[in-house]
Amino acid sequence: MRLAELSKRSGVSTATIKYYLREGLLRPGRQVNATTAEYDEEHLRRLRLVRAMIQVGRVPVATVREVLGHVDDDSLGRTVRLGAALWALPHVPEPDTDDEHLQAAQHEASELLRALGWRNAELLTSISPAFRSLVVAVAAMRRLDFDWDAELLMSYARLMHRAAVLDLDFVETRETEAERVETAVLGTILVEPMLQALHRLAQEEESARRYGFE
Amino acid sequence: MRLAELSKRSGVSTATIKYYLREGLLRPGRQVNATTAEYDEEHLRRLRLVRAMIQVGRVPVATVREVLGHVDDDSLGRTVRLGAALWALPHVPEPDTDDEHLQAAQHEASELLRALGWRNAELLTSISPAFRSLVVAVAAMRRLDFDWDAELLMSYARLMHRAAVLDLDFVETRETEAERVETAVLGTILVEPMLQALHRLAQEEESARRYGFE
DNA sequence: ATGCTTGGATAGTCCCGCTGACCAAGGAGG
DNA sequence: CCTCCTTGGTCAGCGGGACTATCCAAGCAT
Repeated sequence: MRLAELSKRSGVSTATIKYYLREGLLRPGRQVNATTAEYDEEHLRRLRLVRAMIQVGRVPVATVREVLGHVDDDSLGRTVRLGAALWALPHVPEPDTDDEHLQAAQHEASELLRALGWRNAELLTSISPAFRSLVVAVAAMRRLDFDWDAELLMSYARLMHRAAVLDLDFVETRETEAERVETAVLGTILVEPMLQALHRLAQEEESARRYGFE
Repeated sequence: MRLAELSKRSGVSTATIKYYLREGLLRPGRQVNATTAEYDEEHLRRLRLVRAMIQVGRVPVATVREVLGHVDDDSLGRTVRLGAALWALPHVPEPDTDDEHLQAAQHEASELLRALGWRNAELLTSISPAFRSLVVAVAAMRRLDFDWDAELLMSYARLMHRAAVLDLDFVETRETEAERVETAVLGTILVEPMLQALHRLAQEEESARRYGFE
């Protein structure tokens, strides 16, 4: 199929597809002659994937390139590939102030992982972007006098762990290794907005249950 | 306290505070004379709240103004105020194509809510932004051949419902009505990044448990 | 009186995700 | 063969968002 058809079938304008090609998010098509290139189903799928990451997952274009680079790099082992891809995802900006709230949150988060018995507690603590995001979020809450106890935080963590188990169970249903890596990354990127939407719907529901529409 | 001190104690530059004042995210200080304005602890708290929404919650400035407007509007009842604030939060962009995947996802999401016995199933279905976000996410996954069954989606939904119960339980520990509304909104905005961070950490953990660092 | 600080206004900067205008190289119809 | 339309590629520009640097006049401190 040619560019125009790729555009039609994906719902993405040709100008935007050209932009993605330029940015390296899409591999160039098979060059038939100087003015014609041929694209296949694989290109279409990749394009849909890119769109989903950008529009649903709100991942910046540069990050999509990076993540896909890791996913495609079959010189690496599975865990490393997956880890590299996930670590490239956007996270909260580096905190500009290193105040006592931040340090307390750091301590609190480490304690949490330890109490949960998560193995990465020691390994990844200060390097994982996800850990840093957690610390920043907890610090922000503490600054605003959200004085919940450690037990509440742990309950949230256990819920998300169960979600992660569901994620990985689904990944294992995939046939090939390449599919599994792709599913794992996509799973993270697309499951998160889905969980967020479900969370808000659940809040609406639970709020209506408790208080009606008073 | 004057602007310079507000800046120092919050870690936000005076230029940025002036910008927030201009944008109506912060109420002007008490004007002492033509060149001096006085700010209090309430301003500081509000500023921290704004920062948390923008930096941790990634909420656009215009949306922060809107959300805070609803939170402050005590002419409304609690549920309405909260609902209005939550509905103002950013969500996925309106889908440009109305293809069969989208319609199937819409049907699937409605079925899910019905099966869960959530009351808002009929009421809010086609209007709630959260519902639309869910539909868009599910449609994107279907387009990419994520062929999971309805049971998996329901499991995720049940997990998020339990998270929502925790949220609202915490909100009820607050003393005043104003605090409760604020906590509910802030809870949604700050809990979500926290859940996301926990989700990724849990994935790292579970992945390491299953596959080590092969 | 002098010089420094303060709050307020204005215009400019940087990044990001496109998008429109243009261009040379085909291929199709006469 | 010539003309004309389409195709893929290049490049500059746009519009939105979040600041930020500069300027200014009014005060206060010495």
